[in-house]
Amino acid sequence: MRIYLIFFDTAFYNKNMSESSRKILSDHNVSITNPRILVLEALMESRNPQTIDDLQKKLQNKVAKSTLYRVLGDLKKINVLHEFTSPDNTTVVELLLHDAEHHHHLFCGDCGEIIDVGLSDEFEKLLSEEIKKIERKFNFHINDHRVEMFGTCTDQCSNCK
Amino acid sequence: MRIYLIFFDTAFYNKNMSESSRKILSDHNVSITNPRILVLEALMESRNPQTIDDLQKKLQNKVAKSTLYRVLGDLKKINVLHEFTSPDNTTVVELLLHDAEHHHHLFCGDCGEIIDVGLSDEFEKLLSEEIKKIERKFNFHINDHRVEMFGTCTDQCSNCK
DNA sequence: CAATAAATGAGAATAAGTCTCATTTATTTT
DNA sequence: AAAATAAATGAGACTTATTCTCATTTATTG
Repeated sequence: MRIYLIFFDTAFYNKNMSESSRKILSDHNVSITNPRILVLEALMESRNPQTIDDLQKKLQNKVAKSTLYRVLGDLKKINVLHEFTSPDNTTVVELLLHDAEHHHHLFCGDCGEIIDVGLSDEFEKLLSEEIKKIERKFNFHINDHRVEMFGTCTDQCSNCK
Repeated sequence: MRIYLIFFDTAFYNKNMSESSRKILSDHNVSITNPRILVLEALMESRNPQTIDDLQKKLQNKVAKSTLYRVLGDLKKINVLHEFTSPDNTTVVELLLHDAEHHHHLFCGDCGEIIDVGLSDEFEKLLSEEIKKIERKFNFHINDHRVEMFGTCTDQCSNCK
């Protein structure tokens, strides 16, 4: 029998997240403040979309409610945050980092989990063409689109407890 | 010069709408009440999605606010109403009648208009296949999907004033 | 048509999100 | 580096959409 000791250096990770948070802010000419760093860190903690409530729990009164909403507004303004509404009408938020690929969402009606989903390039290309048709037909300028999928995860789904 | 007299028989249309409202309710074993008929009629008045506010204006205090919400809930329960949220976070509602085809939505960021959009059968077929892949990959059972398109209508758009 | 069950109206209660303003923190200037 | 200026924050009041409560009215059933 072998015993492994694994050193999980939280400080290192925290420092990393703090660093990238600062970078995001300075890259967008937004002043670097503690609440903004804390909110960004909380957002980085999970890579799938989170509810405001999730964030508040993670922040544990370290950031006032009004500040949380203000900071989320700031992040939306500099286009690093995407806000949308889940089918049960909850506001949900996710970080859009430079390397974040275009993606869509899969909603579980049972556990409420929201999962980021990429569709094939081939399909996205077809969708773009379809959208061009719609632009012509309705005399619209379309700058964004979203495919939402609704269902239930099976027992095996890693997202359900 | 010719003068045409067009008789627009509102009563006829109203009766028709009232009739179909009653039919919707009886078809779903839901008791036929005045508020329910009035709400269904208001919903039928426009074929694009409407906000709760739109409905309240049309109903002009003929239905109490609490009743309006309750009736909308009832209609959702029997699957004749679809509720969703527009990008500016307003709840929007639309009737799904037997003959309503599967469709998607186009949102104008300028005037707030929401337009029903059908995509080609060919495209929908491809989307279904793409969704099957996602089901396998994430071990999900997907029962619905939605494509949302965001943009702005140009000056010529009939939906902008 | 009476009895029973269900739906409604009015307004109180809740909850998400916004606003205000005195205080704190960041940035700029010297 | 300290002072001056500008911006951000916290606490809680406020707003608004939605839900809830309960006494009254309306539908449905026998």
